[in-house]
Amino acid sequence: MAGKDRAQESGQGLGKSGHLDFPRPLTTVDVVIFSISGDKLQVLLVQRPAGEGEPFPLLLALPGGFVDVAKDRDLAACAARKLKEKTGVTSPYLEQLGSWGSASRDPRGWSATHAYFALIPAEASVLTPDARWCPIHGGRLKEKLAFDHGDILASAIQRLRNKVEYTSLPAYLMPAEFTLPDLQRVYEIVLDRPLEKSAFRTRILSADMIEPVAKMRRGPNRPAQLYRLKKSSEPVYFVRTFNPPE
Amino acid sequence: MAGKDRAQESGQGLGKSGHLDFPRPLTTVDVVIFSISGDKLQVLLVQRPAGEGEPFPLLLALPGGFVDVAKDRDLAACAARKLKEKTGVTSPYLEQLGSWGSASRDPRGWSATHAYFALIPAEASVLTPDARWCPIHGGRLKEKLAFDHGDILASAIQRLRNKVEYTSLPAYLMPAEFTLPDLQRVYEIVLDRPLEKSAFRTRILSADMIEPVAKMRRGPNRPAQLYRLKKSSEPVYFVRTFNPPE
DNA sequence: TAAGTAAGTTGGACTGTACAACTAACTATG
DNA sequence: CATAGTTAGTTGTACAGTCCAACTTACTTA
Repeated sequence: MAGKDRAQESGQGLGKSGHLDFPRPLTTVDVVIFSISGDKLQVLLVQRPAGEGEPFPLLLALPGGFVDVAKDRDLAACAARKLKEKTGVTSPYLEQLGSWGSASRDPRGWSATHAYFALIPAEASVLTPDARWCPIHGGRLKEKLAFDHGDILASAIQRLRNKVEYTSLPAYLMPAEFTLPDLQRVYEIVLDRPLEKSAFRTRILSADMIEPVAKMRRGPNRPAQLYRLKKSSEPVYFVRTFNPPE
Repeated sequence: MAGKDRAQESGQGLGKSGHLDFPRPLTTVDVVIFSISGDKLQVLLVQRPAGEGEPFPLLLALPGGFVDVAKDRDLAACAARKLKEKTGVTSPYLEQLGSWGSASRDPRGWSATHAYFALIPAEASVLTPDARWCPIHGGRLKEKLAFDHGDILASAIQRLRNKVEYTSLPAYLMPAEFTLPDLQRVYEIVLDRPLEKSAFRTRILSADMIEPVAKMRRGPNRPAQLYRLKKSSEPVYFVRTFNPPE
C-alpha cells in the first residue's frame, strides 16, 4: 500500500471501528476588526469574562470564540457571524489572516485559532455593550491582550500596512461617500507617513475603482469632489508600492 | 460583567467543573511542497491509504495529518515535521498559507486544516516511497485530489505566483549555486510568461540578495557567472511587480 | 478687499522597466 | 581555421509613474 493512515502518521491510533479517539485541540475563530475614527486606526476589542476557570479574566481580547460544529458551516461563516454579532456589519472586507496553534497559548489545553481580519467604516457599526474601539498608536496597541492576541493583532497590523502599500484596501474603511483627500488621509493614517498628493491622485483615479458623485463636500475652503466606490467589491492591486521611506 | 464566556458565545456549555465538553473539530496540518524540475513546477503528493473507513482511498493528497497534541508544540513545528518526514529537508522556505475548515470537507466530521507551503530545491530532497512529484501544467494539476486539497493547491499556486511577481521567493527553489539565466528561467516557469532579460538582471543584482562565486558555469556556449544566495534567509520585496501581462 | 486654507493641476527631475539591437565567449562543423 | 549557432551579458532610446515643488482655483473669514 502506498499511503499510510493520516492518524497513524501522527502516531495516533485509528480504531477498527473508525473512531477517531485521540485528543483533539480546541478550535476557535478570532476576528481583528479595524476601523478609522478620530484620525486613528482603531481595533475592536472585548473584555474577557471573570468567571471561575476563565483564562485571562477581565483582560481585553479579540472578539472570537469556539467553532460551533452544529451552527458554523465553515470558518469564514463563523468569522462573519462573530463580526455580525459584535458590530452589526454584514458585508465588509473580510480576509483570512492566518492561524495560531500551540500547546501553550490557552491554559485550557492545546488550541488553534483561525484569525480573520475585517475592515469596516466606523459609522456603519452598532457595537454590543461589551465591545469597544481601541486606538492604535504608532502601529502598536497600548493594552496587553489575552492569549496570544497581541501577536495576532501585530500580525494583522503588519499585513494591513503591507497591503495598503500596493492595494486599494483603505477604500473599505471609507464611508459611502468621500473625497480624495479623505482617502489619502486614511492611507496616511495606516501607513503612518505622508504621501505625495499628485501621485496619489493619479494612482487612485487611474485605478478605475471610484466614481464621482454629482456633489461636492463644502467646507471653510475650496469644495472637494465627492466619490463613491464602484461596485467591484474586489480590491485593486497596484503594480508599484508607494515610494517606501528610507 | 462585561464579557461573555467564549464557549457560551457559541451556544456551547462550559461546565462548572471547567470541562470543555462540546464536540471539537478534527485538526490537521497539510503542506504544499513546491519544487522545480524538468522545467516544470512540481508539487509533492502522497497516495491516500486504502484501509476500511479511510476517506478518499488511493486518491492523491497533500502530505499532512492530524496534529499530535503530545508531539507537536505548535502548528509550524507540525508542518516542519511533516516536510522533514516526506523529503528529509529541514530548513526550507516555509510559510503559512491559510486554513480550511468546514463540516463537509472530511466525511469523518467537522474538520479544519492548517495549510503551509514550502519551497525546496529539487535535488535537496530524498523522498519516502509513498511520495512523488507531480508536474503542474499551466497553473493546474491534472489529477483530482482528496478532500479539498485541490482548492488548497490552487490557492498555493496563486499565492506563489502573486509573490513571485514582487519577491525573491524563487531563490529558495534554486540549488546552492546557480546563474542569473537559471534564476530567470525559474521565475518564468512559475509565472508562465517570459520576462525581459536586462530588467530582470538589474532588479536582481540591485536587490543585494545574491553574490557571485569565483566560478563560471561552462557549457556549449558562452560561460555564465555562478552566484549563490547571501545568508539573509529573509525574502526580498521589490517595490514594483514585473510588467504584468494584458 | 486681502489673507488664509485646502483642493486640485502642472512641469521638470529621476527611477526603473520595455524593447530591441548590440557585443562577448564559447562550441560545433565543414 | 573560419564561420555559423547559441547563450551570456550590455547598451541605448522610449516610456510610465513617482517625487518634488510651484502653481492656480475656490471658498471662508477678518
